[in-house]
Amino acid sequence: MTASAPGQSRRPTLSDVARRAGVSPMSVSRAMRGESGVSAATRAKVLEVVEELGYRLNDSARSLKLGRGSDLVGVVVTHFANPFYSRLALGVEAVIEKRGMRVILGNTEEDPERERELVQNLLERRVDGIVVVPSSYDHSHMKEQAMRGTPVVLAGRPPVALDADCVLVDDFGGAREVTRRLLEEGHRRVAFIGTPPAAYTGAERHRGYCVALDEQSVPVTSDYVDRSGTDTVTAEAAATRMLRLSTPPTAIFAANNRLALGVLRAIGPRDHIGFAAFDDLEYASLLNRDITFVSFDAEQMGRSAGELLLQRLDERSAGGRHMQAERPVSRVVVQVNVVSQHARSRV
Amino acid sequence: MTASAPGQSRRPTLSDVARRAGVSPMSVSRAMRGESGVSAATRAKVLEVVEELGYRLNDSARSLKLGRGSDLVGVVVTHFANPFYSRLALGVEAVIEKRGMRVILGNTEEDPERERELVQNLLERRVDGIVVVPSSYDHSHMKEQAMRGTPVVLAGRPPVALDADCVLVDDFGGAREVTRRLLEEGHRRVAFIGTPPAAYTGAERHRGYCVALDEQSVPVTSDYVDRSGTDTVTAEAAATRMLRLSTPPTAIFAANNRLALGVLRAIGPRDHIGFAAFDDLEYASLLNRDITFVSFDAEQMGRSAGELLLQRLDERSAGGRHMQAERPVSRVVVQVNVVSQHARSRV
DNA sequence: GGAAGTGACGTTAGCGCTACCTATACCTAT
DNA sequence: ATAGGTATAGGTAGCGCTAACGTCACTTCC
Repeated sequence: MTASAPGQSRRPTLSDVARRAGVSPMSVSRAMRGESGVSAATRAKVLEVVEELGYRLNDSARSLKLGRGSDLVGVVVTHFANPFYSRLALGVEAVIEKRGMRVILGNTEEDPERERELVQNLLERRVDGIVVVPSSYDHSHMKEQAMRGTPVVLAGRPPVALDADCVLVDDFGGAREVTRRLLEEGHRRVAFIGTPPAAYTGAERHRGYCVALDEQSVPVTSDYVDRSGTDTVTAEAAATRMLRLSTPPTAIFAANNRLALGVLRAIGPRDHIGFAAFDDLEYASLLNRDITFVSFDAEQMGRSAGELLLQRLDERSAGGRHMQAERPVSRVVVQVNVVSQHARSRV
Repeated sequence: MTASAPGQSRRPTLSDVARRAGVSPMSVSRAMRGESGVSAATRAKVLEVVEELGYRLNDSARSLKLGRGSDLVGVVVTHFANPFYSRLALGVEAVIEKRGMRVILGNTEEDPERERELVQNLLERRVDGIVVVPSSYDHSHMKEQAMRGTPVVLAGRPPVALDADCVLVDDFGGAREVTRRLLEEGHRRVAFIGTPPAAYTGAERHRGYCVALDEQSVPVTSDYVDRSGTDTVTAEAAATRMLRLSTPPTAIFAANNRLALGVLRAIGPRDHIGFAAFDDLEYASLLNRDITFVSFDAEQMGRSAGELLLQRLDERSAGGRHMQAERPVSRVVVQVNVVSQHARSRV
């Protein structure tokens, strides 16, 4: 009620607790960590004072002393608002949380320079590992020399000139499969609305589309391919343009969930136009039309990434004991896609 | 090419760099932080060695020495996969990132015990502040005594028996407004599909619904109210049940985006049934029906939360200089809702 | 020519913890 | 009784940094 201004008072240290409890700092340290070598009475007294003072361990001091990492895992994605990336982060969190570790976040907004800074910053913060969705093909800032033993796992895109584990979606296979379905339904003029070739996933999905057409000896027509899409609006515009051609496509494949929304807007009520998408569309069942889509479990990808990271950490800590291959082979986990179809409900 | 096994070698310290560059540790420290008191030649030499050794500052040691926090802000939400929460985190990140701070993440899965542990853990990690979406009404673990001056901002739900800043959505006003719109369209049998009363937002939205009915002297019928909804599936079941009543509702209000999806599935092609929802539905324009919904900017909420946090931190660091009110007033930022309507396109 | 700067460094100390060691007290077993 | 446990405690040192101060060479001005 009187003296102590709560905001001002210095945070109590372990020694403060010790003084107040009338024991040595070591006893407090032991009591707090539940170690043996403290009598029940001392332990109780210590915990009482801890409670009273609102004392909390100083993690910086602890990890400095122990020379360990920070028990943090960095997750660097391109844009967090996209559910794919937030689910990925969730999956990573679910796995590492069991080891008492936490996730620290970074958004690159597709800017390679920001990505480089972020990785650097995370390393300074002594993260134990990093999961990165690379925003470009330049992965040089994640080379062994720069990382100094901090493991990296790439997600969604494979490493370029880099020895790192990664978790991938079968972009090519998924795109090929859904395109093939459209062709099986009898479509011959199938359009592709995708992202710029510079994006790995976009390039792979485009390749899957091309191969599927090729396999059915359907020529790829440039009029039916748009690879400039970045968001819903541009996709809608591109699809609208195609549908106005004198010989419009009879089906459209949208290469991700953002583009899919735009394309569906462009198609509107013309439900005779075939439609397929890469990514899950949870609202598919509300639309009274046939939809084929490739879905994959982003959370599972995150879990795989987290597990690869933990494996590397375990290997490293065991490394002192038994000799191992001097250049560990990088592991690749490929997500299995699920191709689903929602058929129109004939009302 | 030879000796140094990259994974094994101890991380270089500042002293290692100093030794190698033939200067004192202080000069390295100064050079790295761009401080004055180092000649251009020395600085260049130091940076060269830093590059060569792949040296990185040890942040634990630094923040221990400086006695500052960790430059981390904890963001504790109930479920990260929900776009509302990931956007919230994105907003927080956007604001604090400008101060060189990072976001550290936590998921409670609506479990109050996990929330308590998480907050505790974040405090041990010496976060500079925390943004919490509380999962219950018990906020005692965030009291001044426990926080020891670490500011908290609550998001989405107001503090209970707690002096803390918060950012809120106008749950009551938004729900009242959309319900009113349904009534204005002539509906008299308006159903409510919501979450259990224990959830603050659910309770507020229900209250808004009731008040809107009351204002038009429409009685609240228990047959038309379901507050057991937790996800899409239960909402679909509840809505289906209501629509099978001998006197079914003519309109349904779904209290969040998950429930909305379920309700829309239940309604199916019956587009004469009025529909409103709390939360943005990006796919609204694809459905050939009238929809009224309340939307709010989760990212903006996150930014507001981040700003409140930074203000508190600034006040605290300035606190030494000029005297201030001994009990700072807690601030509340209420998001303005936008009520939008999507009208059916008459094809 | 000596007092008083000025810039470039080095030295010291200590942030808050905990691994490792030493020091008591109090038991056994010989 | 004395050596050898076993539990409980305290002492010491040092993790990797950097604020604060000390040192030294080299100006600059009266």
